[in-house]
Amino acid sequence: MGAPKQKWTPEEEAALKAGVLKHGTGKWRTILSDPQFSSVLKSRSNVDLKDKWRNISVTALWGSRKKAKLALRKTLPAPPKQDHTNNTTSLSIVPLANGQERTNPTSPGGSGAGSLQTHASKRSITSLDRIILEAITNLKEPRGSDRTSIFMYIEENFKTPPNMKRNVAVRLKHLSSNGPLVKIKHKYRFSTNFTSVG
Amino acid sequence: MGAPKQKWTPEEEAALKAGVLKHGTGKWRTILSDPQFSSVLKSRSNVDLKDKWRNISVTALWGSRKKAKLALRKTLPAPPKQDHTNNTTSLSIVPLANGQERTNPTSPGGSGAGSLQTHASKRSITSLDRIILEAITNLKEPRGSDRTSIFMYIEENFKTPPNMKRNVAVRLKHLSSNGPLVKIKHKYRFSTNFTSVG
DNA sequence: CGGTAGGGATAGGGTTCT
DNA sequence: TAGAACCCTATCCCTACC
Repeated sequence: MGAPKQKWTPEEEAALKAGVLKHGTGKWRTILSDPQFSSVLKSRSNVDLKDKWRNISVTALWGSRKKAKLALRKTLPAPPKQDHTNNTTSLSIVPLANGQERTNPTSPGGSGAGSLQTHASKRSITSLDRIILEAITNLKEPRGSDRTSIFMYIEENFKTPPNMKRNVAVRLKHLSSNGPLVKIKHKYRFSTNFTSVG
Repeated sequence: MGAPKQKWTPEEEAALKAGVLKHGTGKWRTILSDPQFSSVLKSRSNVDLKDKWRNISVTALWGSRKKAKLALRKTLPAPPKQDHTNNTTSLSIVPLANGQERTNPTSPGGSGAGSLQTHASKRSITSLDRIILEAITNLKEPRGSDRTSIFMYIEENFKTPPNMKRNVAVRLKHLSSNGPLVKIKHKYRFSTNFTSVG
């Protein structure tokens, strides 16, 4: 039993990401020796960096899937008024019907690529905003989520038009200046993150 | 669709306790592989062992500190926020190195895993020390544990001789003056607590 | 030996069932 | 509501291979 468990702080994680950007993956000892990161990561070993990077990669790839589970679970809690603490904006929302996002093979009627009626073309702006908020909520990143994560979440969970990223970027700007989102800038972060406020 | 909840039998629980005595906590796979216990625990996974041990410990903790905990919660409605960075207790250290803590393989002949023949009369001092450290570790009390909690933990988890308390008290004194334990005096506490240090 | 990649085990937080 | 059993996965450990 070494240390009970040393959770990675957002600072450390940011430093690791920045380190990988600078030196590349697999250069754990190099990152650790870089004075730019050594102070933040002083309590980590090269192996720790490797493990953490693996974990980050895995969760990034996976991205959504857990959303499906969350959605399923949200449908059960009956007590409607349950609004504990400061759940900022929309409490969980189910974007796609549970069953539907499954590959939904055997789509009767055959090919019709159009069978996926969930085209964003049908969504209004406010709907996009809602999706953004949902993404941030479900991504559950303690420090908020950056654009890329938000994009990926939406891509994985919705049928998106080619200009989705641009639209999302626009809405993010709007939501963080007039709306319920907040930008988070961090010393070692290369990108701005967004989180929701109450 | 999960398993129909397999309740732990007294035999399994006894085997688990004996396994922890022999190999220490956190050695779940080792315990499971030990032919002395594997037959009894063959339907359990290492994770099951870990979970069961946790339940046992929690029960012991509640048995000993229930009132204090409740009192604390009433007084401090706000739960402690995350305290990463320098977790005081987290750096807890391996009191006895994994490798050497291995008790002498001369496990008392009792073959049946179900028998807890672990009467302290046969235990060496170091073994008692290990149990004390284990108690403190598993009690997980953020400010260390006092004598009474330690006594109760041991009583609930091990077969003990009548003079256990005295022996434990003696060992606590020793461990905190020459060993890996530290006494903690708290402003509003009546008794001295003990915790382990690196 | 020092370092990295992978596989596997453990620790803790959550969830489900009773 | 609580307790026991079980699940999820971040973190940590071990080993093979340079």
